[in-house]
Amino acid sequence: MLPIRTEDGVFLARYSVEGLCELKFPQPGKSSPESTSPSDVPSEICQWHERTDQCVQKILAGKPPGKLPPLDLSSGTDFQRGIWKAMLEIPFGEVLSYAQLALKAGKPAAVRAVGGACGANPIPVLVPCHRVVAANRRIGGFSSGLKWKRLLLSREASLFRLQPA
DNA sequence: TAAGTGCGTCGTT
DNA sequence: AACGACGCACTTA
Repeated sequence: MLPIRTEDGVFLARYSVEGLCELKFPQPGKSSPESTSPSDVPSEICQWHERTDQCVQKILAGKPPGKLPPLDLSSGTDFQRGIWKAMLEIPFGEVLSYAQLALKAGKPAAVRAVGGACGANPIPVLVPCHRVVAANRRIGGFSSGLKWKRLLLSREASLFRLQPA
């Protein structure tokens, strides 16, 4: 796991031969586990990681992420990959409801299952599951903690559009 | 308005 | 068969 140091804590990124396959939010208690020594990391992955780092920093700073690193979403089912792919098309600073995302992904009735797919997203922040909110402009849930969802949305200046509380 | 109930719907375990 | 990061209709206070 390679660290990404930010004002908001240390994110951890993991890579496969395909690309970025997992991104974890800062964990309060855990001191950075295996910071794999950089010399062991293939140069290709180093380059991907620089990109990942840059994207995370930008989003946290309230700016669009720019070019994403290659993403390895192979851990998901076909359904989940379809939802994640649709999520990637939500522009920075905008939000969609679970129902709208279900529609966009061609599964208009799978609204509830879409919530499950969001929760199974292995690459939060870059695959913007935080831009998926409940109907009636309510915020909805977030498995990594609502505080993160609120933080990300506020950095994207989208929070004011949501219903308070 | 706010809070609570019930049910449809469907992918995942 | 049971369980959701849902949505909608509807009832009560």
